[in-house]
Amino acid sequence: MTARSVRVKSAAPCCVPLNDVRVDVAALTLSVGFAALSDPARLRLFSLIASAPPGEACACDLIEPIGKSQPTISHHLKILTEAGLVHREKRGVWAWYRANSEKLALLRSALG
Amino acid sequence: MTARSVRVKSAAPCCVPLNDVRVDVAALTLSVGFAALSDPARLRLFSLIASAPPGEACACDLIEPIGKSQPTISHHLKILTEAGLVHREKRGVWAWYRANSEKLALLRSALG
DNA sequence: CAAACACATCGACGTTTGTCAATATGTTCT
DNA sequence: AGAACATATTGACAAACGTCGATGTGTTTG
Repeated sequence: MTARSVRVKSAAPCCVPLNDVRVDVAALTLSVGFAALSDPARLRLFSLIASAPPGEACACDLIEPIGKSQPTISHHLKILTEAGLVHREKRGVWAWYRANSEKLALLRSALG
Repeated sequence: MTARSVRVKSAAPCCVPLNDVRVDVAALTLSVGFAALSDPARLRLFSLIASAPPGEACACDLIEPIGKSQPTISHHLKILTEAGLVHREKRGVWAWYRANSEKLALLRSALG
């Protein structure tokens, strides 16, 4: 006998079933966002970008503070970008990254 | 020549060096929290626990809505617990889980 | 055009992760 | 004590991940 069946006598479903397809989709979307922040290097990359004085940061300035190889940084920036946490803009030879505050707010609202 | 050296002429370090040990520790701590939420099943587990009517949820009621095996659910609950997102209390045969709002607030504040 | 440069992609690697069946641990009830 | 039960742990395995060296792509400079 489960604890739920102890607390609630009726076994009838209440309102909307929770393991809905939409619930799975929502969970998957959010999980991708959190996964993007689940690596220390990416977290620091995002922090550097979000707190960069002009509101954006050049990829070339993110390699040295993280202390990993250029392909690795590029890989992490791609994950942040595909998760929607960051926006990429190529200007000349340089790639400029800017934090996406809408996505950030979405994740924050999921935490409370 | 990097974009930073274009914008900022001086190469002198400003204030506190960013790749400090403390920064690494902080990033690591936060990343563990986000990693705990980076799996759809764990995200739904946490949602079920946080929104459970009496403020806590029995593990026995979390298996069926997620649709994974009992060892898998137990494994995910352990990860959530070790990340500090959830508190576990064994009462009799049952394990009761409760959301840790302090940890939640900490992660939320890191997002903005 | 050729060299230098910033960045992305590829291929390979060791490590970590999510999952389950089987089993162990500890509790409640008869 | 023994059966039934909820949960945790173990062991195994495939898939995903983080990392780097080598290489490709596109831009600027001489």
